[in-house]
Amino acid sequence: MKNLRFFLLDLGEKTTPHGSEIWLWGIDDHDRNVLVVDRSFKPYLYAIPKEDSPPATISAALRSSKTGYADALESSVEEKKLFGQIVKAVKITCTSTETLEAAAKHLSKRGLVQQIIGNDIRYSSLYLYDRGLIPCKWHETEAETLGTSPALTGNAYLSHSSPHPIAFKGIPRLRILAFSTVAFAEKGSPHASQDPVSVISVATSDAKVRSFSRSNESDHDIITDFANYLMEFDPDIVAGFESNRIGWPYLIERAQRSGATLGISRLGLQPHTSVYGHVSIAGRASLDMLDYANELPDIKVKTIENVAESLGIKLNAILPDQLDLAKTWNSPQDKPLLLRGADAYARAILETTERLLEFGMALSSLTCMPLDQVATAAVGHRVDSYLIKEAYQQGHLIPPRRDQVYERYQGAIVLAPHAGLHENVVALDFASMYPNLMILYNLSPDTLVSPTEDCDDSSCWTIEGLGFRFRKTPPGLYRNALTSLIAIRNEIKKGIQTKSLSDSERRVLQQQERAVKVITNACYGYAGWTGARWYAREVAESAAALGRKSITQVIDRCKETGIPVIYADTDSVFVTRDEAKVNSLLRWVSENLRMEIRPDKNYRRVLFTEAKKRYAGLLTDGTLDIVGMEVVRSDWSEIARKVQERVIDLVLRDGSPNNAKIYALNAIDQLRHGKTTVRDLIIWRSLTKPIEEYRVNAPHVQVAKEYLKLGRKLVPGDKIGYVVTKKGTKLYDKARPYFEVTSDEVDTEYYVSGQVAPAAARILGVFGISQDELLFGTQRPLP
DNA sequence: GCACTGAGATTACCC
DNA sequence: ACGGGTAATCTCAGTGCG
Repeated sequence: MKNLRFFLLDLGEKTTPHGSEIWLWGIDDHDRNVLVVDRSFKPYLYAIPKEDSPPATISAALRSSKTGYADALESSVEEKKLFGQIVKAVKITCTSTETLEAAAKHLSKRGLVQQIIGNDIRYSSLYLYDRGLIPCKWHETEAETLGTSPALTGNAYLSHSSPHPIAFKGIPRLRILAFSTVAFAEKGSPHASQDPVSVISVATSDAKVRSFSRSNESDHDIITDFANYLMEFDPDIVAGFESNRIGWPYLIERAQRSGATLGISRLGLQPHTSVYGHVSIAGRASLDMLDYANELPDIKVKTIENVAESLGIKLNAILPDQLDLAKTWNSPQDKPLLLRGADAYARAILETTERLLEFGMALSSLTCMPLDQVATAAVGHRVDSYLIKEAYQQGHLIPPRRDQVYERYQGAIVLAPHAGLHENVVALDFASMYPNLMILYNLSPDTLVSPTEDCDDSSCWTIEGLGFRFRKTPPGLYRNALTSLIAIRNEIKKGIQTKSLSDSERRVLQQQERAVKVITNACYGYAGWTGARWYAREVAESAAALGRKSITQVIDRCKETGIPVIYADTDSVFVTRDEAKVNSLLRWVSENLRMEIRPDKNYRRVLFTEAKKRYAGLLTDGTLDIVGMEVVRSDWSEIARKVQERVIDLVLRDGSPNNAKIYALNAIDQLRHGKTTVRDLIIWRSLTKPIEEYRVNAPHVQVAKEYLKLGRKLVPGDKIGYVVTKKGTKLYDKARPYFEVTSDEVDTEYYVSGQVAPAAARILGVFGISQDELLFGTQRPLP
């Protein structure tokens, strides 16, 4: 018997002769990996009896039944909250998930229950919520050594009661393994059914890089070597790029076809696809860095090269294009490039993992989702999990997901901007507008008063214009959840202020703050999402209506006090900077709106066109702030974006368009003379659905069909890169895959009149300089 | 047959 | 597979003209 401390990394469930039990994987305080088995927690669900059947009949029905669930351990009646109602629920606990499932079926079939609650939550998740364990945090428990079995790596313990979290900070030393694979076909994309894996490169946190390269037609040996190498290194974290969708499924199928074994989990099992489409490896956290890249919206085309570049990670080699891999492999001279490329990718994935892990762990702890799941899970599911955890603590039942009817509702206000160049402007922002409104008006599905119910103004908020009413007390689920999120964030902020922090401690806190912010800001959208367990359109609609009212009041107050309003969107107002007037406005807001509005960005100059949601400013710190313009849009060519950025820069710094116009004319001239690389002309667009579902023949769709003809695999979400050539009339005829276009085929005139000129004219138009003037202008560029 | 027009499709952005 | 609001481009069918 010993007191065991461990950092919770992964967990699973297993049915053994002891019934269902929880397996916790972690790192102890001596950096050893441990398995802690908890047999003290059994799966359960709640049955809500029909009004005419007393709870006792449910217990009786279970006891009298002959099959399967005779082992129902207990059933007890509890009072629980469900959408603001108090319901009597029968808690049914079984020794195993299988018998619980059978018991649920039995009850449904007998027609004794109104609703069964909790059978759409996995046993292992239920365990975390119920017992209060926190992934990626330290725990403590009394445990005894469990006999090691050959299938287990590491030290196994049996805990005598459920472990509990302790206030022990820090992240243990984790063993990380990153891998990158190369597979190719003679033509097009490789298919696991026929094309072997040729290279597997592995980079580990002990700074070693190792590659395995196929020496014959079979990949049996390299998969085996990879698996052995992995088992020997025994990583806590295994990272890849696109590994959920491609890397692992491919390796798994290849292993199966070549007869190799890929039993790389800490139970000696193969990786498998699990919830949210993530690939799980028992006992290890399997992470896909593509999921993390999706948290970085500035990266438009999600490749490992781009992710590495944006994080400042140097790649000392890159792999050839997919379609050129076979050629490279078959050339003795070029073949080493594949190894070097794969090595470089594995290294980059390792470094990416090291950089982004803290955020993942922060998100994991906050939402109570295991590290490997949280990265892959969509925002809605993360909020879902966070709310489940909160709801548990407040005695709510967890409503099952249901099919909800989608109803559109009115959202935020966006003002038409005053077009032109403005000096000394400050953007004022409401601090967490929607979360605060949800807290202030107690907006929640469980506080929503039904239309038939009586409720006077002293006990209810009535939302102007909508008529929805919300009880002022008790606090609803959203108010509690958001209040606690805001409290956590303030606590973290305080921590960050601490002078004595080390860099790494500060970084951890910053990532925690980021995680809290993500979840806080997602709650409003979650409330209006039909997939949410706590979906309530009335809640989201009310928050939006209150938001409109708040921003309108600020705008009106500005007008009354003589502050020019240049633009406003949702929760921000752009006004001319007048220290005294603005300060008095801020005071007025905090005194009258029960909310805070804060100066956010300060502009020396800011330019608005007629369009909403698009502007460009020069901040007082000298940097450019470009919003919504072509510069920040991935579906415009690099050349158009570069020229527009320079035009913006010149206009804002000069305060006049003269130099910018000369520059633009010059840039167009250069382009017309072919002084541009094809690289700068690629236009990237996403495929959002399968090709055959497109109803109009857009350029990127046509090009995608060419990709397919070349044998490339495409799935929704893939980015199609194309360049417009001279051949053809319609744009979709002229567009060709970017990798097949040579510079002499480029339709330069399209890029002039369809890309660069419009992008430049968008800015210069504010000063009366038209696109035609740029296209046919008589003014010659400077010598 | 051709230029023009407006509706619809499509995507990526803002907050 | 978190919400609504928005700009912009291109296709495509319909229309008027000659």
